[in-house]
Amino acid sequence: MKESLDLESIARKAGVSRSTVSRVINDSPNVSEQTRQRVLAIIEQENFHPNAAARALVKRRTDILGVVIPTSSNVFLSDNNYYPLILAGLNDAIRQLDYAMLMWLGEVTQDDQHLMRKLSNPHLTDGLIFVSLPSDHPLYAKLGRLRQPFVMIDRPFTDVESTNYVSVDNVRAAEIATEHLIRLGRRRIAHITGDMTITDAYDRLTGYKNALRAAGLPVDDSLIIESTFNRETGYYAMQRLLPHKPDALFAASDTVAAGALQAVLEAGLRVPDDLSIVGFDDVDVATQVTPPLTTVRQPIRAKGEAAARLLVDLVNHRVSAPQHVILPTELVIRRSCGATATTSREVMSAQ
Amino acid sequence: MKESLDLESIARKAGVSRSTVSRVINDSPNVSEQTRQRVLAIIEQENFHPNAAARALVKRRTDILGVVIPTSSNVFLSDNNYYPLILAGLNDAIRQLDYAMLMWLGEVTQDDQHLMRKLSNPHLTDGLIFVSLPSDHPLYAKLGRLRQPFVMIDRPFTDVESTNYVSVDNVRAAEIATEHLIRLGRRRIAHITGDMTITDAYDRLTGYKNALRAAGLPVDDSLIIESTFNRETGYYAMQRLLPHKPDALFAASDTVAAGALQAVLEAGLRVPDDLSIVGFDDVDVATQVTPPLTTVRQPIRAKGEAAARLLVDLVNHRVSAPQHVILPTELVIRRSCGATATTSREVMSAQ
DNA sequence: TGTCTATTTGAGAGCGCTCTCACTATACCA
DNA sequence: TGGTATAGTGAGAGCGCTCTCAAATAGACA
Repeated sequence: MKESLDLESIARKAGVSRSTVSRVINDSPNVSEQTRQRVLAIIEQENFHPNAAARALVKRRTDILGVVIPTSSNVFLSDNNYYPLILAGLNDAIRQLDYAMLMWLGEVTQDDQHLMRKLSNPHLTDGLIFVSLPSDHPLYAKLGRLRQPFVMIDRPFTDVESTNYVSVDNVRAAEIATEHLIRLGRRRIAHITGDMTITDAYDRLTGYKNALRAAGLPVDDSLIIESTFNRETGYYAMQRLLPHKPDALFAASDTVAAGALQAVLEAGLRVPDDLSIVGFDDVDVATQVTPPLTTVRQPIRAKGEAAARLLVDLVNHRVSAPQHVILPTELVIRRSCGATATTSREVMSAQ
Repeated sequence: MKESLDLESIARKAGVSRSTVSRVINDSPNVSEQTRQRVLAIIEQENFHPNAAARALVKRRTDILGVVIPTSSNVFLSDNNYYPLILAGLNDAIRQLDYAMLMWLGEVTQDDQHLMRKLSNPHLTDGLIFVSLPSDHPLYAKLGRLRQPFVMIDRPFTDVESTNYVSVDNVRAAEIATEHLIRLGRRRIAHITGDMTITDAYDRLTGYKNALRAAGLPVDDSLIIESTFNRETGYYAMQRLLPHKPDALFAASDTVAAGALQAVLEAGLRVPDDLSIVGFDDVDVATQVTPPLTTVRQPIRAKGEAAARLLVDLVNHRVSAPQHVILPTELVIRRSCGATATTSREVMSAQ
């Protein structure tokens, strides 16, 4: 099936040397147009493809970028299309930059020796992108020994300054979302967090607290419930929150907000009349629920693209580490918060 | 960053030959326990990783499988989590079999030379998996020249017999869904198709028509509308269908059904009283809408797993092509069809 | 103690490419 | 006409591994 066909055989057929064929393949300018055409014709005719391994061996680069999404496949699948959007962004940029994308999904356990080896093998990929690497992840410990450049999507927990990452200003965005609720007259604002091993969730909680304090409102622990980024936990979290009579909710993601909304509605309360809701992300579900969610829009796809671009720059030494890319967010007003949408949007640019 | 560290240097430090280090790395039994331990210690100490390219060059395999999802990223993202589920299945099996997954997402145009080259390069991946390759896709023409084994998820349009694929019996499943509606007394059953360049959509339409004919009902073209696998097109398709007074709908996917449901509700009709709905897939959205959807459940994740396993078997010559894997489906009765759920489930095994 | 077998080790070729260096052919100028 | 610059080409080494084959060593037995 994979019959042997190498530069040498193409060279023979074209009546040139291996070197010349190599030049043609690599678009070297030092080949006469005539020779180039002849060689190209033979290559096409023979359906020849240069051996990627041989090339990688001498060039010391594979033109492959590794993408690691260590999130449990449960979350990967359930948080609406947050991860698929990240993936689409990564994919688009990686393809455009003419790299290939090697992907690992799901949990990596300490004892997953094979995978760990592959991941840390500096000869398989030219660089790595980690999406939402949780603080308690075994890979965290290995990061230091990594022999290749890497970029994280979301702020890392440790070594923040020295690590390359792409994120949004979650703290400020959460402050703005919460301030919005406060401005609407809400005083008992609850918060359902995301997975607290992910900085996004951590920072949004911080922003929420900041805003309450700044407004002179108490931070009431009974109004804060930890969950993970999915609809179901959002639903149950809200059920537990309801007895404490919140008049608003800032949810760590739209999926969580959607689950919470359902719980509120089932309890016979009206949204936004009895309770305002603000989500985060602005993914599909935000507009598919009734009432549609006021939410903090973040450029999810662009996060993927930016991370891929940054990594390629790093691989090619076009920038020097560490780099921190902070993308802007925007508060999108819809019906779930109860704001009179005279100005339908409140724009915020973080950084 | 990638300092040169090869077998030779490890060998020197351990006082053995390159061959012996190679044996240790490849778990060859012909190494004394003592030597193995010594070499392993040095490898760990030096943080050594064998060069994948060099290994691939001589072994003529990369242990990488390519996954191609040529669907526009629009559909990839919008059809609920169908594609992410396929991806999760592929990922799990590929990881378990100790391969790595190279992924290409999104449309591939004819002139995307770079990508076409990479895809057909038999030295980069050991095999390829195509997910829902549309009939009009430029890759279709290249399939014959491919120098590596490949598996398709979903029945191919052409060369069905000679192609390796994993699918469900969409025709039979659609027949059962439609028969169910007929049995409930529905007579004007509409159908909203999926993307007709994908066999799934094509076969479901066939099954729908088969069932009508078998029951002696007319196949009314005004009750059939073509759409793509997403919520929005489902919504608009249903709006166009409504004037023709259907009393039931069989939708090509749950996402489509969800969009259609919204249109029905907005038109002031009741589901299932005025109109029964049956979807396909049984993804999250099926239970998130009100009323929850009666639908044909297909083992999406298992399709990915089966495809990966089959490909690995093919790569290792453990089975001979062509192989056709048909997975079972199941009609799941929920509230959208109006069936009295005495038996809450009607089980069907295709093949 | 020597012979035979089994186990463990090493030497060396070669996988298919790139890249440097040297060489040839052509063009240009004085 | 000779000298020099330049475009185009080829030879050959070497990237880091695996794998075959032969050699060395150890173990078993008479």
